[in-house]
Formats: sequence, C-alpha cells, structure tokens
Amino acid sequence: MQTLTRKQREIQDREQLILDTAREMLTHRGYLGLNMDAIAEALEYSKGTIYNHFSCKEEIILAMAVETMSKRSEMFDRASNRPGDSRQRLTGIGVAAELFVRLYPEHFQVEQIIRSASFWEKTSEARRNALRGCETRCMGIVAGIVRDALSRGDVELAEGVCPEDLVFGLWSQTFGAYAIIATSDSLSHVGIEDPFRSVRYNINRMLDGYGWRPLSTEFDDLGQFDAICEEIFPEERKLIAG
Amino acid sequence: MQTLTRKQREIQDREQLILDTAREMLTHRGYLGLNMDAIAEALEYSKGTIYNHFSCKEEIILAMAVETMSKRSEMFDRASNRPGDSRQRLTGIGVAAELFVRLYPEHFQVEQIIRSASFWEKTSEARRNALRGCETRCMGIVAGIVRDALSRGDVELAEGVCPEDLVFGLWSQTFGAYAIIATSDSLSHVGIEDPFRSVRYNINRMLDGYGWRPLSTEFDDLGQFDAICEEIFPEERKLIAG
DNA sequence: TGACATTATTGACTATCCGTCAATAATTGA
DNA sequence: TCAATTATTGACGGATAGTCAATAATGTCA
Repeated sequence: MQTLTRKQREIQDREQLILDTAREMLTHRGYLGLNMDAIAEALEYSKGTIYNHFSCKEEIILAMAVETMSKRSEMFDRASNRPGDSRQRLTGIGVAAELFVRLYPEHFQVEQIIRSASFWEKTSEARRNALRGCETRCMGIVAGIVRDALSRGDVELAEGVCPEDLVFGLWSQTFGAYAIIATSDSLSHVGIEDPFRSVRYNINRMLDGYGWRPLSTEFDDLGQFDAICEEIFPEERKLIAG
Repeated sequence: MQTLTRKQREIQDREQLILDTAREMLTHRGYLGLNMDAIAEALEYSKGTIYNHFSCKEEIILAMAVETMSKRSEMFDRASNRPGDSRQRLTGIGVAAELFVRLYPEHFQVEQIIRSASFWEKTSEARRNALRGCETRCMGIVAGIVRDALSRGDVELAEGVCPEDLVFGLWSQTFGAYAIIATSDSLSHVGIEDPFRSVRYNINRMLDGYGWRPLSTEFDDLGQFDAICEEIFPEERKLIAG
C-alpha cells in the first residue's frame, strides 16, 4: 500500500466533497436544484473535473444512495448484536430503521429517484453491486433474527411461509410508511397525528399476529422506543434531539 | 347543456388521446421517453397544440394520476359495497388494491414521480384537489369499514388508537410492497418467490394481531382471493388473466 | 535543475428538452 | 361573403447533461 501524494489525497477528498455538496443541494433545493453546473460552481471547479469523478449525474445519486444505505446496514448490524430476546432484538432493528430516516431525511428522495425506471442505464456495475450488497446485508440481518427466533421457539411459521415473507412484511410496512411520511406535507388531514408511532404500533400488531413471543400484551410496546434508542444509539439520538 | 360542435368534440377527444399516448410512452419507453416533443410527434400535432390542453408536463402526469386513482376509488367503492362480515369486506378492498396494481402497472411510476419534491409547483389547484379527493375517498371507504367493524364488535381498538392508524397500516403495507414489487426486477434473489401472496399473508397477520374477528385461523385466508376476485371484479379479472 | 512525459483541469461547444409567442390557418357568425 | 374569433404551428430562448481539444499542473529522470 503506497502512501498517496498530496495531489492524490486532494482528489480523494474532493470526491467526498462532491457528494456532500450534492446531498446538501438535494435537501435544500430539491431535485431540480441538483445539477452538474451548480455543483461545479459551488465547489469552484469546472464541470469537466466533476465528470472526472462521476461519469454521469446518476452515478452521483447512486453514490449518495450507497453512502446512506451502508450507514443503515451498520446501524442494523449494531442493533442486531444487542443482547435480549428475539423480539427485543427485532425492536432494536425497528429503532434503527426509524432513527435512520430521521437522521437522513433526504434518503427517501434519493431512494425514489433510484427506483424510477430508466435510472440505471448509464450507471456502473460496481456501484450497482455495492447498493445491492447493502440491501442483501440488511435483509440478511433481519432474516437472521427470524431464524434465530424460530430455533428458540419464540415463533413458528405456517407451512409454505418462509422467514423472508415475514421480513418482506416488515420491509414493505416501514418502507411504505416512511415514503408516505417523507413525501406528504402532513398526514393530519387524513386523521393520523403521529405516523411514526402508528408504524411502530402496526408492526407490533403484525408480529403479534405471527404469534411472536413475548406478545406485546406482555410488554410495553410503545414505551420502549426511547430506552432502546438511548441504549444502542446514544450518539445518533443526540443528533435528532434538536 | 349545449351540444358540442364537431370541432369541440374533436378537441375533447384529443385530450384523452394525449393522455393515452403519454401513458403508453411511460410504460414502454420510461420516464425519459416521455417528453412533449415525442407526444406531439406521435399524435402528429405541433407542440403548441399539446400545450393548449396541458400547461406543462407535470399537468399531464398529474392528469394520468387522477385517471388511475379515480379508477381505484371506484374499485374500492364496489368492493366495500359487497355483502359479508367486516373482515370479508376488508379482504375485498385488498383484492381491489391488488387487482388495480396488476391492471395499471405503470401507476407506480406515476405515483413515484408525483411524490418527488418540486413536482407540484407548476400544477393547477383543480387537478391537485381532484387527486387529493380520490385519496381521501379511498381512505374514507376503508376507515368506514373499520368503524363499521368497531360498532359490530368485530374488533376493538386500544386507548389512543384510532381507525386511521389501522388504515395507515394497510395503506403503508400495500403501498410499500407494491412500490418495491413494481420497481424491482425480481425479488427471488432475496428469497421471496410470490410477493403478492406474501403481502396478503402479512396483512392477515396484522389484522389477526388487531384481534379482528373472524381471525384468519377460522377461514382460508390465502384461498379466498380468486373467489372474491371473480365475484366482485369478473371483468377486470379477465384482463389480467393473460 | 531543467526538459520531457503524464495527468488534471478548463470551459466552449453540441444535443436535448421545456415552454413561449407571433404568424398563419381554420372556423364561426352575421 | 367576409370579418371576427379561435385553433394551430414551429422557430426560438433558456436550461442543463455531457464531450473534448486546448491548456495548466504535476511527476520523472538524467
């Protein structure tokens, strides 16, 4: 491993700088405010230099997605390693997921863009794989908890139902809810005052429906969020406190 | 009510033609293939004429959204009027929702676009209201079934939980799942072979978790889809049979 | 150190697409 | 029939993605 020259370090740092600038623009000026000329101007480099780092606009957006997704898989990992019964560990994952969307509110904008048709055409396989890797890792962590619960006898699955079906339920429930929350001005006009609380509650109902023990009648399903959050993510919790 | 001249009818018909063309382009050529020049060329009118109908590109997309959403609210309405116990009626709504995404696979592309930041700026209030109306109607239909179930004693809600919380659970679960399904090549790489079946199963688990009677242990929760589909939507069912 | 090779940077340029509007064509009504 | 009204046209302006030959900076080696 060769040490890098000053120039090489400069280039490497700039890559991160581009991503930070792009993220800031997406957050504050919306998708239309995120354009190559604006990034170049903000960084006081020419457009060509930006294109030396990323071959197209889509690559920048994909790189942002990889950054946040890998942060999320780290958080999932930390949550899954917490001691406790299987249902508590799963609750930890839920805490991680919620904390994540609150820490990175712009993530769902990015997710929305990368999920649109014809986004992928010009992107590199390396980055595509990096993103898929994060997705698979997150899925695997959660499926691992389910399998663990199965082997401990905390939950049973009916014939023809696999752990991934349950994980898909958690995934679609949280993904759908957070996407709706992130892209609506307010949900109070349809009668939902605290959508995050609502998500937690509904997920616990689903787990109860699966018969995952201990059932939420045996513990305080809504009250434990803050405690678990403080225990696993004290640093991150401070960040969203404001 | 004045009868329209030939010219006026021609103009009215063209509006629908524009929408059909736009929908076809979005489906087959993706978002980037949907542009005003292409629409004008396909219809053999000039761009200016298209702009006489819709003041901007966003208005066309929004009009497509209103079309499909109002179709969906019709389907919800038909489903909710079916006789049966409250849980069967809710299952009917589920059938309608699933049938809808299969009939209009491009709808989630549209939904994704209209949910992106800075989409709404140039759109007209009339169309925005039309869309919100459909949303509120759908929500209201489902919330109505929940309230009905409450009054019949089929389900009880804990202190501090309102019917809309439950509806939000169904909404986010299905929205999330269908969005993931519509924008992924395949889910078999994460171990989910039949995601639609998985959604139905998970929703029934959630309703069981709410204690909504009859519980799915008392009926065939997975087997009833085809029967209900045939009963309420025989025509639509033929369309997706191919 | 200085001359030459390599690498990085620049910004003018092309292409594409949204949206405008003055000129032109078609339709209507008296 | 002809003037007024309405509809249609497509060239044009402006914004932005992406290219590439010219130029500047950096690295290498006698």
